[in-house]
Amino acid sequence: MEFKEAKEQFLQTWGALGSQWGINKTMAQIHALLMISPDSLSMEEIMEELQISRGNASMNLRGLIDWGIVYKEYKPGERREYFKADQDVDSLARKIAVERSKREIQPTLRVLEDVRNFDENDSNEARKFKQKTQELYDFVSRADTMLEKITNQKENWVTKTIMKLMT
Amino acid sequence: MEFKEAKEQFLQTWGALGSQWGINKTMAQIHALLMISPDSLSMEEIMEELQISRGNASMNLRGLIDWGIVYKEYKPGERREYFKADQDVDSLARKIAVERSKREIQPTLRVLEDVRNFDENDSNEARKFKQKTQELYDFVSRADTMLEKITNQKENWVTKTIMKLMT
DNA sequence: ATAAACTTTCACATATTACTGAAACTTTAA
DNA sequence: TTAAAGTTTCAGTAATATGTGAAAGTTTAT
Repeated sequence: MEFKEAKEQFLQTWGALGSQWGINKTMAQIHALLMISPDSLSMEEIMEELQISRGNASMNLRGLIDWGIVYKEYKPGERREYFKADQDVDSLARKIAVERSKREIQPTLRVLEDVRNFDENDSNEARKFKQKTQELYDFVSRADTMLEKITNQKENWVTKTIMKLMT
Repeated sequence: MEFKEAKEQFLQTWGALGSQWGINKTMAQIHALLMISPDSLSMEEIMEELQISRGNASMNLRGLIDWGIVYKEYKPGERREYFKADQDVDSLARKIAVERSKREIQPTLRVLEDVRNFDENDSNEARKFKQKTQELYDFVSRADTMLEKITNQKENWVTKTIMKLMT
């Protein structure tokens, strides 16, 4: 396999993976591209490499910056902005975990809490509903706590956690 | 809030959550519906409750059965098939984790492995690429191992894992 | 073997989501 | 303060993913 081809496949695969996880394809691809680039890239270069429009590049770069996993970089003497991905895979994963908790787990917990306070109604159906939503609430909050514990380890969190689990 | 309304909101939220995690909305909703139903439901009942077509119901039920989180149930004297969700939240989460590893993590690892064997080419770019894909490979396989360790605990895995992490 | 009762499939329709490109906006240097 | 260089926004379009419904397929009881 040629280098160019390998790179192409990597970008493709990473994009597809993103889709499966609710991250849009282009955003995942831009991130992948920045991750494997030795130097930071300008928006022009990103557009060129991935064959995407300015608007698309701009939106998705902003998204990545919001996630805290891509930074702007200003080169001295240059007006243009350059973009650079967080280089540390552990820190990347940690940031994603924290953000997803904030954006998805917390709101879900809020709904689960809400939904249990319906006007009492002693049907079988209502009782089962109350029970299951309670169980889900408990599970999700325990999972969230676990994620927090894992990610609070400053670095190499996956490895460290495996170590702890080895006991 | 009325019970009916609470139920409605729960089904909606669970569906939306599914989308964010790459599970289609209807599939997530059917699962949610079955989870909170005291009795197993026929396809007719599911169609009625969620206002979906026969084809859609059939496809998504099959999907859920493939994931191993919904079962068919045959009632004596009845020809119709009934569907029932796995009632244990821990086991549900465990099955999902195992399936996602099989369906997504393993294939990703294979690609990452492949992609590193490009014809040698000693550019800066190629070296960086090799390094990053290696790092990703290591990370993903460590994460997968962790998931495996967590899920191999037969039950209450989230709680047990938190306990271990408490040290 | 047949037909009633039910389930699955699949070509087409719909809905959702992502992308484009041009106009509007912002920043910087002179 | 202007204009060059760049970035963002957004209405319209394209691509993708989901859903429909009728026809084909299955199963079961007789």
